[in-house]
Amino acid sequence: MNQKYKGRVIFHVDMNSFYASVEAAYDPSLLGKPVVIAGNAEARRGIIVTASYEARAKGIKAPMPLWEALRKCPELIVREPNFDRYRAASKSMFQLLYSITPLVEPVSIDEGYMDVTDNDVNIPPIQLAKHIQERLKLELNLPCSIGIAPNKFLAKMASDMKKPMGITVLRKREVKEKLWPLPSIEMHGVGKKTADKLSKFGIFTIGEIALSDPVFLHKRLGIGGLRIHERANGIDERPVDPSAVEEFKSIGNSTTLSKDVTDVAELRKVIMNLSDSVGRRLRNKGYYAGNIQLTIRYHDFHTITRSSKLSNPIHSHGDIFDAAWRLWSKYWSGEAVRLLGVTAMDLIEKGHAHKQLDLFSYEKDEKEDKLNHVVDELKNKFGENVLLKGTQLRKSNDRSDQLRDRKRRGTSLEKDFLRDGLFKDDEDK
DNA sequence: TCTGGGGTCCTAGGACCC
DNA sequence: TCTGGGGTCCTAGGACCC
Repeated sequence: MNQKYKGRVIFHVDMNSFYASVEAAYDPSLLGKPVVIAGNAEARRGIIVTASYEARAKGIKAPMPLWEALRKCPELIVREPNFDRYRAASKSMFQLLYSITPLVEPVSIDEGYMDVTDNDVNIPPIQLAKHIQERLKLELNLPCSIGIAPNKFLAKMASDMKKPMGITVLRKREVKEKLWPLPSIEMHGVGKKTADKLSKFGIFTIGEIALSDPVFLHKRLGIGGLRIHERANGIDERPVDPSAVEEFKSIGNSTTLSKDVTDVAELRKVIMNLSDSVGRRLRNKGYYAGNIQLTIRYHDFHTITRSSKLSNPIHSHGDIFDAAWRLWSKYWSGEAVRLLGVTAMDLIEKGHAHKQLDLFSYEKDEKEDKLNHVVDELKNKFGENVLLKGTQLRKSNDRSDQLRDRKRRGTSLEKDFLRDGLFKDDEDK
């Protein structure tokens, strides 16, 4: 039979409790124990980011608050997230997938799609999936589940059906039997809000979505209503797009403060730090921002976002801070703040942006570029969170944590240069 | 004694223009 | 003298995902 009549063969590779598994790969003593990865542990404001299967057995799952998890399981092992480690593991994992086919689309740090319709290896899909799963386990010590289906949506749903270390085939003709009985909230793309709305319409299962009138769903849920109707019927034409991973639409950083804060000087420093790190990430990726957004979450969790278009694209920490600070000065209500965020939007690639800069900005930019370059090198070398005098995020009240951080980052002449050099301009303003 | 941090996509209203 | 209709841009918020 001709290949094209057989349709596509799509894999969804989903790493099992990825962060916890990476930690266990580094520290085998964690294997078989209830482990969670949770941030902001010392302030008790953390949530569970990832729970090992042993922890899940005790009723612990993301995104449960840490205190609640500890109440359920006092012997729980809590680890702070180590993102550099997870990024490295993720890179190895995707390299392994790329060795099978270039048609890999990473979706997040721990999952991706593969189009293996025309794989060179020329072995049956289930054998190929087993091969990938075994190699990930043997070479990287990381468990995964793989879904095999004729499109991305079904592959995604399939990988969820058997965890950990599952391989599940979901054929189109099996949709009715395997997918339709599931509650609508189980469907990728349907969250709590939509599930609640659907239940008010008398729709409770994926099958009932599939059999609903698409015009009705469109009217009530917008374009998303049409989409879930198609998907529930097993239809999804989206290609596996390997280039999607490189295109950023926004780059932002935010931080929840260890306590609610009203002190403007302190909040200003936080905004400065966020601007600094957003700027550095922007420059590392070769982008300029045409729009800066400030996020303020107040003590009562009420959250506002304020943004403004810029006349010239920017990427220096100083310009980003200026834009964010203008928004802050204009819109802060005066209430205690829980979280602050700075996001660069309307991203423009480097070569493109310069055409849009006028001469003055261009010269100013070149000067800042030189300093920024030095700073970037140092930060790349010493890590994202190099301490800047008086500007570090107060994420930790624990003295031993601070000492440990200092030890890890090292004290150095370079750092002194950083302190003196980086924020000189800002202090003048 | 609550709710992280990184994103994407969609919608809706107002301004503005023709 | 009482009010069209369409299109685009900008902004804010919300839903969802991992």
